[in-house]
Amino acid sequence: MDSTQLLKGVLDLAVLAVLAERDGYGYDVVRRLREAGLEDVGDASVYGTLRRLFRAGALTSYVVASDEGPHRKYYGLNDVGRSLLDSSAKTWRSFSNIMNDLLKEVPS
Amino acid sequence: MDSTQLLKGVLDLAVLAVLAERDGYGYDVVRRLREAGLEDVGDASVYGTLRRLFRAGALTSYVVASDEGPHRKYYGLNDVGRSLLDSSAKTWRSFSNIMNDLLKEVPS
DNA sequence: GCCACTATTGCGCATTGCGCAGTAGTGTGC
DNA sequence: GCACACTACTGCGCAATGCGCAATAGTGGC
Repeated sequence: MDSTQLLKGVLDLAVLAVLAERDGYGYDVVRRLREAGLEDVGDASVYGTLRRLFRAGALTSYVVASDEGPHRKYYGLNDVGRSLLDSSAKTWRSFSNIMNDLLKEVPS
Repeated sequence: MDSTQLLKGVLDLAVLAVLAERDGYGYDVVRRLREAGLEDVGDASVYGTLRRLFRAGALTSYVVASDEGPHRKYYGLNDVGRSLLDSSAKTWRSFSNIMNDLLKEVPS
């Protein structure tokens, strides 16, 4: 199974969860997701997700100059984003319970 | 969040898990998945998945006449399918752990 | 000056689930 | 006998989304 396909529909949730902890810019979010265990996320996917969530009105955005490179475009959750995170987390949990139940006969 | 997108990449696993329990034909697999909680799976998705898995060599297939309607094309796991199920289940479990960990700060 | 690292954007592709239409067999009610 | 519902499968085209790759650009070390 390709973990790429597993990410579909979950990357939004993962990005929201990371941003809930603390605001972040694209490059940083990629790093934090990889540290969390999603080692194979492509940077383009994350940037795309951030732009999509922003366009959907779930994120705030502000640019900050950096001492160690180009400017950084920070993103943070607003109310829409927080409630999206909550409802998506619910959907995920229920979905993952269904799957784990389906797999209960499959040995680890 | 759309549960449709969550299914991406997981439907294969769900179908394999259902078939591991017992052989089944398309219509039947749809029913069993819906009973398991995946209420929104489209029938076309399941038929497509079965064909894809069969083409990939993970399933056996045999046609059985039926008393209550058209013939039924049964599918069952072969060795390839079983090992695909095992490895996919592993991937899923590790992935779902990562997500649950990311979401540990998000209240239920 | 060249290279590595940081940081973002845009383009086109591949995968895959879905809606919908079509085909077809069986049994029920009128 | 005919419309209808349920069973059962196939094919077509669409939409969403993650990815690879190239391009652009700033900073600092050698």
